[in-house]
Amino acid sequence: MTIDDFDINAEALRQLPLFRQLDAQTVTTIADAGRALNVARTARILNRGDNLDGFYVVFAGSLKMYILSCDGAERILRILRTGDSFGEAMMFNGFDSPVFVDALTDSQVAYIPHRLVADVLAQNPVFIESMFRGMSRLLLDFVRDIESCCLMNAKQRTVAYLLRLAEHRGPHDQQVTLPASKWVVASMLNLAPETFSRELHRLQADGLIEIVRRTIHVRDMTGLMEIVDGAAAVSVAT
Amino acid sequence: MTIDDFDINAEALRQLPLFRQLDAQTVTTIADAGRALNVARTARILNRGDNLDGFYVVFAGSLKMYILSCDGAERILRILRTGDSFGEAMMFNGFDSPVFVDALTDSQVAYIPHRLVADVLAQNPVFIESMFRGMSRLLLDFVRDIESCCLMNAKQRTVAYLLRLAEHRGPHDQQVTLPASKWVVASMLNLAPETFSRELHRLQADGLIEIVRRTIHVRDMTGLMEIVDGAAAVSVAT
DNA sequence: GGATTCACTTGATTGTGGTCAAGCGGGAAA
DNA sequence: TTTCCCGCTTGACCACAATCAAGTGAATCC
Repeated sequence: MTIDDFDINAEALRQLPLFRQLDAQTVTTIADAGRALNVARTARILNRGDNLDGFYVVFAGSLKMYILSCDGAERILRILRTGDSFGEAMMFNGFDSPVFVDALTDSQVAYIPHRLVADVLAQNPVFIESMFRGMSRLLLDFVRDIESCCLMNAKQRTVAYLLRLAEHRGPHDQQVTLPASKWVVASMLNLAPETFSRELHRLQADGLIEIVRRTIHVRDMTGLMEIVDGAAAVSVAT
Repeated sequence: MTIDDFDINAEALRQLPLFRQLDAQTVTTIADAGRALNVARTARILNRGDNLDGFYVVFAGSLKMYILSCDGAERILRILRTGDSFGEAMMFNGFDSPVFVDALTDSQVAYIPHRLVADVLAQNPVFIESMFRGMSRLLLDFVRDIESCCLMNAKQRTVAYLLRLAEHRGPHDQQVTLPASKWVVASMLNLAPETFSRELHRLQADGLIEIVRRTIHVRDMTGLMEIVDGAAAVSVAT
């Protein structure tokens, strides 16, 4: 659980989507002013209630962003991977973090202070747009999350999740792999692990999928789509 | 349900928080390029699936932002009032709207196109920060929303909502007024109207509150706080 | 190779909150 | 005043998913 910090590698930083459009000079300035951190598996990077005056970018590894109930129940909001960032909202608005962030695997993150961001923003319209796009994406994900946990039942949430994983792959790639343990995935779907397991096996019994450890083979794509089809209305007569 | 559109009043625009820091010249430019709309009660302003190339600002009235399940169940995400804006995320990221927006009362909104925003952003760092603050706030609200509907039960959600209303008022103002019908509030809390009614009356039976139509008199503030206290953990030992 | 552990599965039971249905009461209009 | 209507309340019942608990199976470690 030791955490050591060191200089940011400007070249590595420039590989990340958020910084790709910036010129080398600007990226070097950022790299010099920020700090990179090695975080060990299970270490906490951000606490609920923390106040950030900057934001984090993930260089390597995977992290979980989550909230906790008083009795320790954990609800994972998102899994963060290389190139993802977090903390922008708190940085811009000054409020305390509503979420926790822990490392799921040994990871590397960079911390970039607010003043630096403000300077770069003022001079790089393209960076402004990148930043807005990132936050917009997050907003969309949260709305979908609310949609899924308020409007769908356990079966629909499970299927919707499988389809979302599948859409990142080609339309004919008939297998998807869960990005984390079933326990973690269940938490993202706001399901008890037992319920998630049950739903998957029910889908298997119906011949829609085949489960091989963390890999799910899709046997009947249209069958799956019918289950979530129209779970959220696109438009209605008024 | 007639919708007519007319020029934006630059002075009125400048009264809104988002535009307050801009110089008169810039605001006039925006007002000239954008369009204002009168929308009648129950009229829809934004459909799920719509693609926006700009965003809306509310001048007057109140609107509901919501999602719908296939069987018509409605989940209200937020109530929008004068000064609030919506559609920024879709504008920046280009994706289709995940939400509906309808007028709850006769209202006026202004539509401001993307290209204009991009120009103003590039030249006004202070506007960038305003815009980021607005989206950050929205993000925080959605996280709280997820927290409330995933980590809290019906009673806790009800109490948390009452306390949130109460915190806008002075600490000794012992009464709050629901901002909309109980049906609408229940939808925001992700509760069936019947459940919301039951929870309120249970709190009244316990002597914590007193219900007079849409006004709730708080009789035991600390009692209420105990109910939600620690519903979401702030920090835990690792 | 056997023990241990962890991730997952499966079964039985329960409880919260949703649904259906009927009743109530205040405000508005005739 | 009487009537209607709408927003809300209250009751009875039910279903979905959580919980508790036991069991399985595959990796890992000695």
